[in-house]
Order: sequence, then structure tokens, then C-alpha cells
Amino acid sequence: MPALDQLGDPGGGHRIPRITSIKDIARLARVSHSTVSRALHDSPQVSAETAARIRRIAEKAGYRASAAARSLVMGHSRTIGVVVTNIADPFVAGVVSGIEDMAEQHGYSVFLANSNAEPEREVRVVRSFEERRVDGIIVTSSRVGALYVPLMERLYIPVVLLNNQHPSEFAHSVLIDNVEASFQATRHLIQLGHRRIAYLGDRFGYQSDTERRAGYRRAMEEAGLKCDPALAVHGDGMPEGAAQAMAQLLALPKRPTAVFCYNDMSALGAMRQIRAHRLKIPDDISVAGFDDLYISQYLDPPLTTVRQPMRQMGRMAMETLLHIFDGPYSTHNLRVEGQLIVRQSTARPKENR
Amino acid sequence: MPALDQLGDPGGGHRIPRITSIKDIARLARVSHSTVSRALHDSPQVSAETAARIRRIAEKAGYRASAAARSLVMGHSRTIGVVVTNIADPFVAGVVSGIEDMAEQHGYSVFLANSNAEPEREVRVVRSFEERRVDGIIVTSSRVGALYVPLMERLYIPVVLLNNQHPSEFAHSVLIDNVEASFQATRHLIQLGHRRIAYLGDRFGYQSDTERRAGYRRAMEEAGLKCDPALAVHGDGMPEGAAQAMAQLLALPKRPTAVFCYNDMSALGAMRQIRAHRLKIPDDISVAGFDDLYISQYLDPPLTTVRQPMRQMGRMAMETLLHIFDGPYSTHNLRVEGQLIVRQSTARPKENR
DNA sequence: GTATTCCACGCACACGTGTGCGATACCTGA
DNA sequence: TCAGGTATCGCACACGTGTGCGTGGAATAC
Repeated sequence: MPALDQLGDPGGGHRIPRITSIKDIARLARVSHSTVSRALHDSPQVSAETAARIRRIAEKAGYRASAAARSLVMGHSRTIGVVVTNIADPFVAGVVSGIEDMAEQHGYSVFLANSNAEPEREVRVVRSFEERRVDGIIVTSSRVGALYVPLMERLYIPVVLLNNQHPSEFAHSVLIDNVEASFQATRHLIQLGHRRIAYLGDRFGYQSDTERRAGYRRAMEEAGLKCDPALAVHGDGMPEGAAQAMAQLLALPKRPTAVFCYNDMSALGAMRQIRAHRLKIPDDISVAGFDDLYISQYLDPPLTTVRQPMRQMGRMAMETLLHIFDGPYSTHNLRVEGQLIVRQSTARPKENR
Repeated sequence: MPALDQLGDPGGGHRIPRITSIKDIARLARVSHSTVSRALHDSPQVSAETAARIRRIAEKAGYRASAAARSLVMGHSRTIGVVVTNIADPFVAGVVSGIEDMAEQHGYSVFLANSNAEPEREVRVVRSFEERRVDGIIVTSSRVGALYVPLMERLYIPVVLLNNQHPSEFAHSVLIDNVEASFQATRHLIQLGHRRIAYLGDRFGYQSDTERRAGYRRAMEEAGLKCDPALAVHGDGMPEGAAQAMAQLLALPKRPTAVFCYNDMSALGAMRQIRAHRLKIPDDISVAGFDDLYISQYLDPPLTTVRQPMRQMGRMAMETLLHIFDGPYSTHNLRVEGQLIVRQSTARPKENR
């Protein structure tokens, strides 16, 4: 049982003697721990030879300075907290990937926490972040829980919201121009010749859903088309809810010839429902989404959608925090543009061919 | 500029006076900081009334004990590190979701880090985890970088590998029974009547790819079918590489009637390539995958695949760490079963109908 | 030879928390 | 009234790191 041996004898074999402290290095180098600290920080207060010698010893011993002790005296942890509703959501994963990327580049580590949209859990997560003394928090979720606003207001930690509700109540945010982007998407459908265009949204009351619906309306009205209220339905931002909403649309006496969905996941559910009714996409019904998930280009047919630069938005959120950290106080409200990606899930309606 | 005011006057308004230490609470309660510490830990050494009073004051002041200071004296950080190749991979995201879930339940926070399969970055990530004094590390990636093994060997932090290479060189792992699962999947294709079955793998040399190919071979041989080497091709675990590999298969003089893919992402690319050749799935070619990603049920046709319990595997990896933390040293090698999910992307070959 | 300057390093404190042990006050019983 | 016991709390140290300031020694200038 070599494993047992290694544990029983930490210094044995080729292993390093467990975790070493700065004092251990000092003893090995026959200097004070202050000198070790300065040597590892390239301080001019120690001679070049001594510094080199200390660094060599520290390297050999596998010394790693304790971030906990450092953050205690320095007053910052070089750590940020990211709270998401669900990391398994591909959009969220893309954003987190961008955040982590930028954070790592600047020496920050990221705590990841799922809220699962459960209010109690949100509270626990924020509390945990406070105890960890994170330097900043990024919140990515389709909505901000009811408990959040009062929770955040008591906080002395900068918070950046990403595609979130209540942007006005917080200083910092990164969000996509939902109105403009869905205006473009809807106009694309109109220009193809569609007249009965449906909007398949997220749950009622979510900020981004409201905005995307607004862009849809604006495009319809500018084209002189009336917005049939029966053509605006609510899903849940996931395939299952969208499939049910799509069923409502298909049960209409005059069904739409095109559907603009809140996001690609919703489009996925809508498409399945359409196929279940033995209708063809885009021949019978055109479908457009929002997000441009990685998989959307591989669907059959490839999905027309609005590209959200997920990774970039994540990077921007982290950059915002970095600015807040080293600059004087200021507010950042970054707005990015969506980009319409036309693929094969949208086409001219049948009657116009 | 209320925002500026709030910063300039931390105690002003309704805000709490920034971060308070245990000594501040002690002063407010007119006791020593020791008593505060004990009161917040329900120590029998402080009277019930005093404890209640202190807790009330601490709550009102929004006091949060510093995890850094605590971990310094306690010797553990209640923190784990998770290193992944890419969080944007849906399989990885599912695993991480399970890890975080179990971790949160037990009061642990998780550091997430992408390695992007870059060796230098892997080194930086592990170094960062060491400095943060994480109590354990979970590694989820399709391969372990060349630098990893020596890196990990010097480590005094328990490491759990999830679906990873080098399982024998580490004490702890959670992995799916690749051989058995892909044996089942291949046998399913054989039972449908297929004879020319291709295996579209990941990059050469990856542990899980090797194992899945082995299961494929075993099923073929048990059925008395010869394994045409031309029918075993390599992709890259992503749609793009798989599409190219699929093109090779379709260019064969006698193309396969079924393809078993390394994972669902590969299946996605394979399916697109098949459609590009104006062939029907499953009429002309059956396609099976591995993972059962959330989206796989929504593809057209819905994908036959092997379900990997991603979230559960993540939870198991975290549970393994928890056992290591509070139990005596022991090795854990958990093996989970895949489950074949038959959908509409596989059917009997044309000639057999 | 002496005074001055500068370089290199150590001492000591601070950060915030947990805990062993000693000290004080109160209570009980005879 | 006093000894003994117990309940309650504070003192002091430890964890590992960064840094202001003091100090000793060597080098330099006169």
C-alpha cells in the first residue's frame, strides 16, 4: 500500500514535506521570513544573490504562499464570485467561460455557484461570497430573485449584472441591446414576406423577455402589421415550455407562418413541436432564435438566430470589475450589439413563392 | 451622485459600516472577541442570554466571519478546485453542476478553472489552487496533460479524476464503464441488422476513446463480424472534426449503414455531413452517440445514445472528496453504468426491411 | 583614524479568527 | 461564615504573510 506509506510519512520518498510556510523557507535559507517575503516579490531591499538563493530554495521546496494569509493582510482576495441560475445552460456556460478567461489572465480565481433560482440558496451563496471576501460579484441569471435587491443593497462588494433585471438599481451591468436585436430579427422575417409572425417568449415579467417582445412589436408596427395578442405566447426559456407554447400557436385557427423565439433553447422545443405536427421547417413555418448557441449551426435545418457574443460579454463583465478595482468609483453600463445570423430555418412563406 | 457619497461615507445612510471584524462586534457587545467567537459557534461556554444578545448584534451589523482568517487557524479552507478543459462543453457543464450542488450542500465553495488543454495554463491553475489551499481537486477533461502527472505527484492535495486518463496512477476516480456501455450500443445496432458499422472516435490515444472502441470491437467480434479498419476513424470530440471523419466514411466504396460516435457532439457533426450528402437518418445511415446531452432528445431525428449520468457523476466525485476529508485514507474508484437510450436516429438498415 | 552614508537584513506589529487555560464571580451546602 | 464548586468570561497565543522602521556593518569621504 504505497499510498498509505506516503501519507504516514509526509517527508518520505520523493515527496515534498507537505505544505511549507514562509518560515520554513527562512530557516532553510538562514534568513528572516521578512527577507524571504521580499525576495519573492523582487524587492530592491534584498541583494540579488540572496534573492536568487532564496528563490531557488523556495522553488525546490515547492513553496506556495498562502493566499489566505496574504489576503488577510493585503485587504483583497484576488477572487471573484459568479452566481448563475444553472451552469448547464449553454448560454451561461459561454459567459462563465469568458469571465474565467479574463479573470485568469489577471491573476484572479473565480468561485462558481448555482442558485437554481431558489431564493434561499441565493441568500446562502451571497453569504458565502461575503465570508470568502470576494473582491467582486458577477450575476448571470435570467432574473434577479426577489431577495436579491435588498441583499445586494447591504453589500459593500461591487456587483456586475449580466443580462439581468433591475439594471437601474445597480451601478454596473453588461447587457445586450435586446430591443434592437429582436427588431432586426423580426424585420428579417417581415422582409421575407411573413405577415403572421408569432413571438414565443420566456416567463412573464423577465426583463430581457419584455425587451425582446418590445423589439418584435416595434418591427411589426413599423411595417404596418397589427400585433395579434394571440400570437404572443409565453414559454419558460427551455425546450419543454416552448413546446407547449408552440402547441398553442399551432392550435390557432390561423396559425403563424413564422415564429421568433426568446432563445435557441426555446426554438429547439418549438421545432420539435412543429415536426410533431408533420409540418416542415422552413417550408410551412419559419423559426428564428436568439443566442446562437454552439449547437444551433448543427441543427436541421441550421437555425437562424441572433448571435450574442457570450464569451465576450463574460470578458467585459470581468473587465468592468477590474476597472472598478483599480480606478476611482464610476459606473459602467456596457451595451453590446446582437448580430443576426441568417441560416436555413427561415425562408419565404409558401404563398409568396 | 449618491454612489460617490456612499463610498466616501461608508457608514452613512442605511448601509452597514463596511466589513466588520469580530472585534467590532465584541466592542458593541462589551465582551471579548473570544466570547463572540464562541457565541456564534453555540459553545456551551457562554450563557444563553449573552449568546443571544451577541448573535442579535452580529446579525444587525451584518457581520460575516472572514473565511481567510478562519482557514488560517483551522487548517482547511472548505474549498475545492475544479479544473476542466472547457466549461462550454455541455458534458463538462453537467458534471460541474453536480459537483457544485453537492459541495454547496456541505458548505464547500468551488473554484472553477478552464485549462483549455494548454499545458502552461494547467500548471498555473494547479499552482493557484495550491496557494488557495483548496482541500481537494477534481479534474474533468478528456485527457490529462503531459505536465499533469508529475505536477500532481508533488501534490499533497487529494485529487479525484473524472472520466480521465491515468486512472491507475491516481488513487481516486469516478468513471463510466466505457467498454460495457459502447458494447451495448454497438450490439443494439447489430441487433437491428446492421453489418457494416463504423466507429467515429475522438483523438488517438485518449483513454475513453480507446475504451469505447474496445467495447465496439468486442460487440462486433462476438457477433462474428469482422472489424474493417477503414470503418474506425478519428475525429476530435467536436462536431467539426467529426464531420471531416464522417466524410471519409462516406467516401468509402462500401459505406457503413450505421455509425457509432464517440459522443453526442461528434454525432452532431456526423449527422450534418450525412445530410450534406443527401442521405437520410436513419433510413440510409443510423447514428448513435454517447453522453445523452440535454439537447440530444430535441434533435431531428432524436438521437439514440448512451446516457451518462453527468450530474450524478459530479456529485459522486464530490462525495469521494468528502469521504477522504473526514475518513482515514482510502482509495475510491467509482464506476458507473451507462444506459442505452434508443430513439429515432437508429433503425433497421434499408436492405433488411 | 574618524565621521558619514548607504546597503542589507531582522524585529515587531498587523490582519481576523479559534481555543487552551487561567481568573473572577456567583452559588451551594454545611 | 467559609470552603468548595461551577458557570462565565478574558488573556494570550497561534495560524502565515507583508511592511515600517530600526540596526549593524561595510564602504566611502575627509
